[in-house]
Amino acid sequence: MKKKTGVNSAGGWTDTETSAWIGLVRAQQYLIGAVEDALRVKGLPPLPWYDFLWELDRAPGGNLRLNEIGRRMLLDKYNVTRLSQRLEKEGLVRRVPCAQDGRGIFAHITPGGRRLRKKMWPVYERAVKEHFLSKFGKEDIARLDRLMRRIREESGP
Amino acid sequence: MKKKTGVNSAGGWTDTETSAWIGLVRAQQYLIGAVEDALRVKGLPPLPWYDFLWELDRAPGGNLRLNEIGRRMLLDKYNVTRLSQRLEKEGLVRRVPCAQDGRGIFAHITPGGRRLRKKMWPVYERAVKEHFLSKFGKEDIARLDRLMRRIREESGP
DNA sequence: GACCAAAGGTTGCATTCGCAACCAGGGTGT
DNA sequence: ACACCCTGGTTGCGAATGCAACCTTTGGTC
Repeated sequence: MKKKTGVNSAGGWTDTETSAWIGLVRAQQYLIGAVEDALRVKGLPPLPWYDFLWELDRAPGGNLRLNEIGRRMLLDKYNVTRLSQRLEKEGLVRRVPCAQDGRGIFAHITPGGRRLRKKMWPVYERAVKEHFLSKFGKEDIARLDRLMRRIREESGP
Repeated sequence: MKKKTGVNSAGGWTDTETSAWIGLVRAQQYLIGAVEDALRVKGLPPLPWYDFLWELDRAPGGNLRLNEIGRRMLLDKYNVTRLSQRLEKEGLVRRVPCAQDGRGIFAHITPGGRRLRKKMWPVYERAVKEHFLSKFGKEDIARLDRLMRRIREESGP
């Protein structure tokens, strides 16, 4: 008897579609959790701090507009405001008004900010290697990269 | 000149590895955001509510132990406690102590809970179809499913 | 140059989350 | 029976998040 991929109890989707969707969501949830755990165990700040500092650290001049950071990190603007305020309070970042655009604010990474990022990196790297990269070969990583890329592409004409 | 995949500024990873990792994280962030937006626009409860109800709705008897739900949804136990309490307050779920194990609590879906899940489903489905499934063919979905599956497999010996 | 819509940021308030401490029930060994 | 540790679940409190309302600046448009 031929095994047929049926419509499952979720309604309207094939088993594989459901499984892929759930799998994607859970996988990422699991991975983020693993990384956050690793950071917390080492007494380091949470992931968004790292992300924020990383964007600045690699940006030319070590600074970016808040809205640009929000765009890259997929954060709402109020979240960017507050995250940047927290980081500033810790001396990892300076917030300076933008001369060209009276509305804009630049976030500027400080030496301390760069130091912290460097300190967090090995922990972050180790966690991602262990839970993610180590499970795949070069081929798979490339394939996965292509697949993920497609998700955020425009769909319409 | 041969194009070589170099080590990027993040240190120690190839560009593809970095890109795949970031891509995975952002993709899922984007997708969850899209689904939550769709639900909110329709005035429906957030995603975890759906997830919780879905697990119960498809479980035989419409009930599960709290710890089992936590295992499936990848939630910490205090989160399960509170989510179940919120749902109970809305009459979507009943929490009943377990007779066999004096520590255990069952979450029992109510008719209202089943109704709400059914009402949320089309919105949820539409969002996932539009932002995720529609970007891929059968082949890709199957591939993605296999890849995601591997992430949560045991790594050690 | 006056009006208006949109963009960039901020903030108050309510909800949710994260952590650690806690309590009660079960299982095991003596 | 007792001591012990583990599991399942709850809770207080501080931190982060989501939402909506708000302010200022900018960039048209007439």
